[in-house]
Amino acid sequence: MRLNEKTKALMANKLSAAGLRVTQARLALAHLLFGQGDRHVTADALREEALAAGLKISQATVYNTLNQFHAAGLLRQVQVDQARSYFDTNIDAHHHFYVEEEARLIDIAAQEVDVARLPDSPKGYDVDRVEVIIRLDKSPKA
Amino acid sequence: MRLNEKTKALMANKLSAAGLRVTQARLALAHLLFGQGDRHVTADALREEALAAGLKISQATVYNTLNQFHAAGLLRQVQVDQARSYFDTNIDAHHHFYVEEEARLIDIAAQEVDVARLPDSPKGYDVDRVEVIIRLDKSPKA
DNA sequence: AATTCACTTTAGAATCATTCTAACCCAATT
DNA sequence: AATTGGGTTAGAATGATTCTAAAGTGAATT
Repeated sequence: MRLNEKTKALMANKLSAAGLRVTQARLALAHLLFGQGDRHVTADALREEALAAGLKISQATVYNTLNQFHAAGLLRQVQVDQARSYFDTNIDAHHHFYVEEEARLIDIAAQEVDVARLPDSPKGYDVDRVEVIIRLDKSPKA
Repeated sequence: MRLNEKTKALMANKLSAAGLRVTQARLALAHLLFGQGDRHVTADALREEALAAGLKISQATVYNTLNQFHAAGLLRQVQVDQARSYFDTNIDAHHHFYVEEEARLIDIAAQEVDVARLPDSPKGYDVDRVEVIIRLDKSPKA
């Protein structure tokens, strides 16, 4: 994969802004993650994609990088399945459909859901984030 | 641990009603799970508790039993942490606070949350369940 | 351009929750 | 009390993720 210069500069910017050193691996993964629209990836899927694109990158680096991007606020981690973690390139407040049968996440824009009333948090705790997950099943064939 | 006869009969009933054969292991775990109020347990925590109560029960059986109870609709599985699954003895519609720092789940009664508007499901899919998870942080010390 | 130093990347081992296997056990039925 | 089919078990296997410690690389400095 050849990163075009414009995208590369954008990604380098993004990394620096997040306080991460600009390295080959991070640039390449950032390109895969952020070069297209919003995405939901698992570590393994990203690894496959990187290899398919001709990158030489280890599994450990994929994990490290995803964790660093997450810690830096560039990614959000979504926990809907006991088996694996998803990383979401959309870090704005929003929600998800999840189709378990297909291990597939679908974004729901924040304004599509109206959570009108929330309980008070227990004393001594503050709300970090409100997540709405709508679990879907395939409709039975008519 | 000695199960009193009344509780034992209740649990045996519950198991039969769910279509599960009444066995020693299931009775004992059902007693731990359902003999007190609503609970959130991990497989490992339940194992510890069983051993502490003097039960001789294998890890495999704890996992099998939790999965069977879940499949039978006696338990709900809650996925909020990448590391482990929680099983919730409260199977009515309700929501959760989650304190990641303490790996602790707290129930929120369904009527405490008002989800006023939901998006349409994608074509071909039906809503199975709507989960609201409120992630909490400890308040900073004043 | 070479040096340095701290941060990165890596292969492979280690960890940890969970599931599987195949043998043994027990609850229900005859 | 024998049969049978599920239940339970120890231990191995699996699979995602993390760790280790060694080798590489980016940024700053000479």
